[in-house]
Amino acid sequence: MKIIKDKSMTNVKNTTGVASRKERERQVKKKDILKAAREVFAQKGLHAATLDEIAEKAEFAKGTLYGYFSSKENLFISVVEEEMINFREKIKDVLIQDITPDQTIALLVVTMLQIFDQNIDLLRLMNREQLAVTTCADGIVKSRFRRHYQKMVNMVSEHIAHGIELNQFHALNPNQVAIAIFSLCHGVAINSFMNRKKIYNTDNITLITNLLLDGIKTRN
Amino acid sequence: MKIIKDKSMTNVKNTTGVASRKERERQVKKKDILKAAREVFAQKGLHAATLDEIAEKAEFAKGTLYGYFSSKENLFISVVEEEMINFREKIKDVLIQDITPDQTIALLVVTMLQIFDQNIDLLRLMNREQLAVTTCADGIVKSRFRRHYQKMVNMVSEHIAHGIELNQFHALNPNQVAIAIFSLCHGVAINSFMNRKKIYNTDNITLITNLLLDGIKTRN
Amino acid sequence: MKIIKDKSMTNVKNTTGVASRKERERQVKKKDILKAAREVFAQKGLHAATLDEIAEKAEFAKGTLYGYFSSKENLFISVVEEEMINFREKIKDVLIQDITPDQTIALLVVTMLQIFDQNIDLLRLMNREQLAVTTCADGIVKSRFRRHYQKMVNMVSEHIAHGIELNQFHALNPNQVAIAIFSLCHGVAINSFMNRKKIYNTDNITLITNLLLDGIKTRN
Amino acid sequence: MKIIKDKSMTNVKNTTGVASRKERERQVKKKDILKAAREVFAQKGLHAATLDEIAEKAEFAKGTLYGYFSSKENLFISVVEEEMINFREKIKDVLIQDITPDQTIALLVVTMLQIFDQNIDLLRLMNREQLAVTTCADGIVKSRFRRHYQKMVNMVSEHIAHGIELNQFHALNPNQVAIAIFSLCHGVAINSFMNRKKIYNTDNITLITNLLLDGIKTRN
DNA sequence: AATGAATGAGATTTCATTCAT
DNA sequence: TATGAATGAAATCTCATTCAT
Repeated sequence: MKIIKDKSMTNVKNTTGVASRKERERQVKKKDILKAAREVFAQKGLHAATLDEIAEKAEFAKGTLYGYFSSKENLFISVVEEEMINFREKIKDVLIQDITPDQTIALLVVTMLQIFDQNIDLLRLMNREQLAVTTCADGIVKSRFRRHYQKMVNMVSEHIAHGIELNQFHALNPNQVAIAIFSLCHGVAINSFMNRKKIYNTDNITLITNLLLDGIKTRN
Repeated sequence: MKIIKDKSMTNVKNTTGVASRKERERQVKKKDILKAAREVFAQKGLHAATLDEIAEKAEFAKGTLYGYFSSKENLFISVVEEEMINFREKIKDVLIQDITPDQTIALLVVTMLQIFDQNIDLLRLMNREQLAVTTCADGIVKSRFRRHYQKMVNMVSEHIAHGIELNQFHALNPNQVAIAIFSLCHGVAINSFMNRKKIYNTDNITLITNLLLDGIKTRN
Repeated sequence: MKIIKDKSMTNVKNTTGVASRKERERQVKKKDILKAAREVFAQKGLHAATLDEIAEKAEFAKGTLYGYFSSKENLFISVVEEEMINFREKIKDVLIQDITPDQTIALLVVTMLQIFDQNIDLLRLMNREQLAVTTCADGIVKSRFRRHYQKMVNMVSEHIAHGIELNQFHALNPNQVAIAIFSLCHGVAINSFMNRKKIYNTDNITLITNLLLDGIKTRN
Repeated sequence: MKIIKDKSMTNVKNTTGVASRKERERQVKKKDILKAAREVFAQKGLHAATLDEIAEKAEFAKGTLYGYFSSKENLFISVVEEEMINFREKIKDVLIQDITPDQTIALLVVTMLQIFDQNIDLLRLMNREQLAVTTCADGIVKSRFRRHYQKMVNMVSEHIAHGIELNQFHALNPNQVAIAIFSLCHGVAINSFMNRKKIYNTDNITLITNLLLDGIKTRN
């Protein structure tokens, strides 16, 4: 595997500590490529996507991509990892807020639907490639992705546990509950997308929140 | 696209209305190919799977597959459709039983986890290729798959609606609730699979059922 | 690395023990490809040769070559190894004859020049790729080629040693003398080839033989 | 083919006839590039070598090479020609000495083995690319290289002829004898190299010298 | 003069599909 | 019907060369 020197690690920064113009331009171009790649991978999946299409969308020659990413698979991994990190950051922003556990849940649902709404590629990538990554890539990559996912689940899981401690939530397995939250948001989002409806709408939010908090069964 | 004559529709049946030996043999072979294809598609996805591998697994020569399916894509579609029909049949079996609405929900959850446990390929196909089908294939195919899925959701949806009428369920959108049930089972199953744990286990069943019926919030 | 099943190892032979017609045809085609490859590799070398050119010369589609050889490098190795084996066989034929040591030397020289004359590709391959093979290919291949070469040298070396025992040859290092014989024939052949002269001619034979046996220095 | 102006031919020399500092620096850099190129070409051959590797080894950017050589092929030719000229110079130094013909032969052998020992790249280049040059390059280049080689052979050849006149050497074809000397030294050197032994050692020198002068056959 | 990012032609390799047997 | 060799289009990737800075 060819090694792409990460130019930002070398002395391209000038004495003021600010990245040089060249370096900034390089980063912009890298972002452009990642953006194009994300769109194509989201639509076609890892294997059906072609570098031709990505290159055309990024408005670069095919060979140029190899100056930024050492292989198609590497580009793919970069795309997915970037998405996961962004996703996690946004989830984290919710969790650090000082609100009650059930407010947290409600805010989580809102946020996730918002993210999927604004970044439909993420929704599609998560749906299509969740297993692709863990299947095709080498062991190191595999475990890296698992760790990303696990961390995200853990963050939510801790809040659930906290809610249980406060006796505000039932004593369910916190980890499983966290997974349930992700699954619900993801499933509902996919469904809206496939029916060409807006993902981020009051109905979706209300439904998931109510269902999660109170279940479907009435009590007398 | 080459048209494969479906021999069962032509005069291969003898006058007694029973399929001829040849025709029965043909159906057996077709099943074998579909089985091999399902395994490979589930593991590799539509594009990464090769006819070579499928043919080898089916113990036929590659060219032979074309006597049964007009193209790789067609074979893929057949696989997915067969899976969806089987899935729907099993869901239907649950729904025709004469039990209370919340018993129905509980049984649905049990059944889905059981299906995924026994047919891990289905889980993987649904996860990886849900959108692949709707993306790559032509419009007619696309809508056919949507109809399958919609029917399945509708079947469950009706039962939810019935429960609401009986005032046993909250007045949530029945269609959305149905989707939520599928999403929860699917999400939890995927998670167990990725952690190399058994999908069909008491913990999973209890959790999903409790969460669905009662939500996570305690009441005083 | 894809494995090419060697069909001659399977049960394609009929009951009479004779290779089936298909198998024979396959071998003929394989020979055709090897022949085309030899010519192109000899002229261009491993890297400058292209599969396009080889395929065209062999009158097959490019992809077809991969049904016979798993890669360009593998094809190259097959070519070189085949040549080395043929070369060794012919040398062996000389050495098993019951003649005096210096007659053996003379016959060796004649034979080598004849071989190079009839198979100019061999001459060129040995010249260009002697190191290429030992450099680029993996360890196993490397040592296999070394063994071929060493065996050839050893065979001649033994005869030199025998001549020394009989006091017909000076007590020089037999192994080195063998190498000297090869070098002389090869060098002279290369030179004739580059000057567009015939390799196998009386002058070349006489010169090498006389020089080898008697040296260049006169005695009084 | 782009023409690289050879600055030393233009008015960059100052009025004193001494090359300017700039010009001297330029020549130093050119040498550095040639050195790096020689190493890489020797190891990989013309086609497998990359400008990237050469540039890195020379510690210049890839594009900079084009300020000194108009193309990869041109750089290669410069490398080989430089080597041939150096080689010829050293051979010439031997031949101008006032010693007996057989002393000359002995010294030639010593010198050649020494050269190969000190410049393993030359040995490898001669072995791998002897024909490459005459094959790939245009006619003019081809004949230039032939002329180099022929001159070298001729120089030695004349001395052999002189030895024959003096009745110190057998009346063999002097030209062919010269070729034989080169071949023997080259062949033995290659063999030592491939066996990871030192090229310049007493055994090699003694063997070649003895064999060349006296042949392998004993006399009574 | 020096740089190295960008280019795009061209290389190897894969694989769905065809077709003669 | 079954076969699997042959095909060739299309994919990934490399790298000599150019060119704006």
